[in-house]
Amino acid sequence: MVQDSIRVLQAQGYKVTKPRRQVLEILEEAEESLSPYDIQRLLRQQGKHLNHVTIYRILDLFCSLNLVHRILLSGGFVKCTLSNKEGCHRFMVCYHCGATQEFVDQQLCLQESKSTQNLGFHTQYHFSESSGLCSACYKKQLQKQEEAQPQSNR
Amino acid sequence: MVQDSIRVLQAQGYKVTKPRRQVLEILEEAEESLSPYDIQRLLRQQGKHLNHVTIYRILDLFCSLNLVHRILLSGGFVKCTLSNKEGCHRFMVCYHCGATQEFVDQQLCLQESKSTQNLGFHTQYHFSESSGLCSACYKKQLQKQEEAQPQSNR
DNA sequence: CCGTAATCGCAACACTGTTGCATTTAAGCT
DNA sequence: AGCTTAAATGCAACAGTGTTGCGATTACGG
Repeated sequence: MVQDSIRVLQAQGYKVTKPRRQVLEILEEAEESLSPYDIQRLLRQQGKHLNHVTIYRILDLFCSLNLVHRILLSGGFVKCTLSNKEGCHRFMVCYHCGATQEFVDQQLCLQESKSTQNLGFHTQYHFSESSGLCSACYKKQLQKQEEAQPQSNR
Repeated sequence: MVQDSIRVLQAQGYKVTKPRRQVLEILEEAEESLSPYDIQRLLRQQGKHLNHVTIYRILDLFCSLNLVHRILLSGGFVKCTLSNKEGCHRFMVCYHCGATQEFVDQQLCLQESKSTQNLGFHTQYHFSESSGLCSACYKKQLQKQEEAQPQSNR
């Protein structure tokens, strides 16, 4: 919820401004990650104009507060959906529709830390993203394949 | 070895050109990931001039052949050190000196696939980078801390 | 050594991200 | 509600990153 993020801003002594609300709302609605310029475009379509510098600065702030994460595979940003759950926040990204889903897995974190430790590394943070098909796009693809080769026996 | 990469190029029907050799050599020597412009700068210091477009195209080709990987945390490129080992190639990146180390961990891959599958996702590949301190930088940091508070009892 | 397809260089451009400074605004205080 | 002011935004200008088209060059097989 946007409201939760606003409370975090207030609690940390940051002002709740119109641009910040607008960016939060846009990210809240989005299914896929959005670049700063995507956000600007979407807002413009609603008649709201923000300077791209402002959007960059807002995203920097939100990331530093963990209200938003950057997806490395796409370079875009998504609203965090897990509040402050333990462990690093991981992402699945559908390479067909772009949809993202966030999750944590403490087991994975532990195992990952162990792996890197064995190699003499003192890990601070894991970045983990999986690229694949979301269930919806997977089904669509199966259907298309069947249509392409009906009753095929190969 | 550069020679191995050259054999891959030949085997796939790509020409072995001077620019391609030069980029391979630069990446072979580097400890950290290099951006296309880093590569251009380093080559220029050796009196070798490559157009940045050429470097981009060479890196694209090398990535498609898995001779080189892109590090998303830094946006730079590194030469693959594992040839064609099974499983996704993971990276540790030292946030102090920038050194990278590549590794694979089939256990991790399996567990990761299971995790995402449970969430309805059909994963194609994992992308995984860990940020932390390499053993050398970790030791350096410990020393610094001791110098800063000698015989401290806190 | 020659012919040619692959590769490279160049120019121009599009996108992404940053800095400094003047202007505006949120929010606390009467 | 109006006043104050530190925080935030807008603007302009710029730096870095990545792409496209096309003519010139080059690796490599014959």
